[in-house]
Amino acid sequence: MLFSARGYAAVTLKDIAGALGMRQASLYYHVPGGKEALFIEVTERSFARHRAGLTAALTSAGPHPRATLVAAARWILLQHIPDLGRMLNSDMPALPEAEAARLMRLGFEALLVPIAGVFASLPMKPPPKPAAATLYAGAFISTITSLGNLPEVFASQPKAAMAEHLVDVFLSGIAAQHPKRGRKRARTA
Amino acid sequence: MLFSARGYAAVTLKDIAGALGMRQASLYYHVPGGKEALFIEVTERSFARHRAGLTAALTSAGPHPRATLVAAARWILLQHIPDLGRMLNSDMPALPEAEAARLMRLGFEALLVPIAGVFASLPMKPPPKPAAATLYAGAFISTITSLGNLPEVFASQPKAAMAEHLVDVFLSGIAAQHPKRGRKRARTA
DNA sequence: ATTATCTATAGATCTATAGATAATGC
DNA sequence: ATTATCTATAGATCTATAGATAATGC
Repeated sequence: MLFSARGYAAVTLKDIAGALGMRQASLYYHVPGGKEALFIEVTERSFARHRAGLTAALTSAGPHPRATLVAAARWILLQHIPDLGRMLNSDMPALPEAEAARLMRLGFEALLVPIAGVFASLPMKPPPKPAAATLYAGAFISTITSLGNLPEVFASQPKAAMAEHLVDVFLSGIAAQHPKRGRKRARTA
Repeated sequence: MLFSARGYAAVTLKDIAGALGMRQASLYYHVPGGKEALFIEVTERSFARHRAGLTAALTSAGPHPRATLVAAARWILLQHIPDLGRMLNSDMPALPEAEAARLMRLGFEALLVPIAGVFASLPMKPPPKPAAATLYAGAFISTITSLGNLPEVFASQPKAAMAEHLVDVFLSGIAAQHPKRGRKRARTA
């Protein structure tokens, strides 16, 4: 969507109406609440779609963590995932505080929670704690999302291959941090 | 800066003037070119500062890759690093194409190139190729930057500790992908 | 009669320009 | 005389409202 790609302030109602093949004023028939209500409505729906799509991608990938994360990465590359940090700093200040908090929570639950679940159930003893799993999920999402933003020009390989490589880096890196399963910590200093 | 935090369109000249303690029109004395010239000027300078600051942080950390990356991560957490992907999609379309390309190249050279250099000279045989090193650098920067955007509320530990943990994940994960040095690839599927 | 659009426009806000004002440096 | 601000305002753009118009469904 235009909002998630360029941000709340940078998109005008005329842009949106143009993309839908109508005039700016006609939007008010569908969303009487105006730009703010439109943004909230559209963001809510897109998070709901993202939550459904992501969990579907995760479960359809089978039980192996690597396959699950590769599926998640592929799915992220195909979507226009909003950058939650960007939204928080750049879009949310324009909204009433309660709405902003609600939207950010929806985004958190749609994207971070499902992927944190994957990391939290990695087959290692002990499995990563919730805080660590959330950290990994945030790192994973921001990494793959930024890979998706990369113009194709810079990509030396297909993005899907790069994403897969990064999944391997994450998985073996995480395994190495969890003593029971990793061989040795990569302490160089 | 306001621009890098909220984006070109979301910041008005009144905002900027207010932050500087002057009136909107007074900005035109310092930057006759107006908002666009101001954005370009400010972005150039901030990239130049970032390049200097980042390379200083990298070299002052000593020769060990881990210490170097930890220093880079600490430095990133203290700065307001602009998200290059966001800038590309959200701010650049408002600028003349040539200026946009030039600015993005400056950003690339200020942030990605120095960190890619660190990854490219990791002590493994063969060392990561330039394409892989750039991929790692992008992943590293976006990860640490998004950690910096995280509100303190969500942080279960100090961000510097989380960043350090992520550095270890990256380093051991990358080592594991390079056969001569890593023990075994984490192929699960 | 309802639905989905349109044109026209008011009011707010934003960028940019013109010209006035006050302080400093010769 | 130059420097750095200010007030005032023109012109452009954006959001939102009012009322007209055309198509469809009873």
